[in-house]
Amino acid sequence: MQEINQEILALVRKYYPQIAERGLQDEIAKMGKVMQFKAGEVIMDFGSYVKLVPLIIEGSIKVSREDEDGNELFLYYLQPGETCSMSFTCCMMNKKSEIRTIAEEDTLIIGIPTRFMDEWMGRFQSWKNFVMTSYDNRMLELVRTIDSIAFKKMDERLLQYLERKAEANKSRTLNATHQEIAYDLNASREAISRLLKQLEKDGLVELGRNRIELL
Amino acid sequence: MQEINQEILALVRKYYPQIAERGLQDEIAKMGKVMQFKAGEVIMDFGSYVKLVPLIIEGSIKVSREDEDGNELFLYYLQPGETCSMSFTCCMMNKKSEIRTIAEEDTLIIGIPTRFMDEWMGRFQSWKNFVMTSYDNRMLELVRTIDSIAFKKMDERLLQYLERKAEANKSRTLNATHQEIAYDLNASREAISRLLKQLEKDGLVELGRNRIELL
DNA sequence: ACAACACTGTGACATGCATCACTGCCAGTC
DNA sequence: GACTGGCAGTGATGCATGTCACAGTGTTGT
Repeated sequence: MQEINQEILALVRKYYPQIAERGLQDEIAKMGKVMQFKAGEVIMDFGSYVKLVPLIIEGSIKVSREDEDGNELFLYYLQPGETCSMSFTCCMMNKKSEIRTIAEEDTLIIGIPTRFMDEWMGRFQSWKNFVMTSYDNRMLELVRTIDSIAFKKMDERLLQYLERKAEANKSRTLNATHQEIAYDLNASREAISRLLKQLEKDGLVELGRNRIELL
Repeated sequence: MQEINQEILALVRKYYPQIAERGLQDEIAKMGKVMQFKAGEVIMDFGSYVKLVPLIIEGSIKVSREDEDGNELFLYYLQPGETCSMSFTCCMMNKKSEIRTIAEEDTLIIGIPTRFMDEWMGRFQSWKNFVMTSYDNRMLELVRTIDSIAFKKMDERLLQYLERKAEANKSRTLNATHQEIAYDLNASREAISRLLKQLEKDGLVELGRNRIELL
């Protein structure tokens, strides 16, 4: 019988009020593993096998997609209180990951080994709801991502991207190069540079080397 | 106590081998409603409330997205043996639909009233798996849709679209105007016309009025 | 202090697609 | 058989963005 990890128990109670069942909390505290990632660290790469489901505690995680030719596209951020729906069935069906996840900031997660996913779904109502809600939220995010790629022009996409990044980093001063942003939006660096310049002219941002300040 | 509808029972057994639990089949046969839609009929529109989850039996359903300005974008087709993941939580949380579904062909579905969704998840292992698998498949489809919008040019997207449509209609002769295709791909009619012409020159399709033949 | 490098700015040009304007063509209706 | 409306083809033009080339400027390491 495994021990209940008091640290995890406290974290789950604090950050996951939606999974409040006592027995479930205990299970998580027994079986979960606390894991830390430094900002920029690749947590899970495209094509790798997923062995655990992450509950995000602190920090944030950037999720992106890459195609065969190495083109990249930012999808969304995962924040504390959320989990990666992509892992669920990837795990359960032992499939390769379709996405890449990178720690946006220094990030703390609780990793739940795959095998409990399914078991808990049957035993704990709140876990089932949590999983279903996560799926739904991610689907919505994906649809919104589609909206912006399909219907919006680069300037709007850029602004939206900056806002989301600011939210994920809890700071309106962003540290990023134009090239990095260009990769995330699958655009060219020059286009991003020019658009940022325009945003600066319009008084929406302030630019510095490696720094973008949202006003 | 409701009657077991033998017609539904037979349909479920035939088209949904993955939900083979006897008790579940009986439940579906008791609670499900057979519904028919003519090709082109709008099954559920953007913004409407979802009251049941559809199990597709025959035909196929086109799922698309629309933004505030009326721009449209085709997402994917639902085929026999599949269901609409978007409905799940839409139902369960009583949210408005984010998508529009239209019968691509004459289509037969079994509608499951919302309230059973959740109950069956707890009672029937195979229903739970079915729901989870559906979510996962839809997420994958969405990601693939994102891939093609983000990384591909219109000619590739068009070809892919035609192939998918042919599959959904089980026919390599498609009946569609250039304008309709243009709406689905969020492109202009002229662009589609020119690209189709090019595909014809390349010997990939044959064009007629209201007709596209895939070679 | 200097070299080397990473980041940013900018002009010239190419390309894909949208938009506009118009023509021609086919099909059904009177 | 002529009119009408929906569909398809096509040229001209414009705009957003990609691509290439290069210059300028800040940063870092020795």
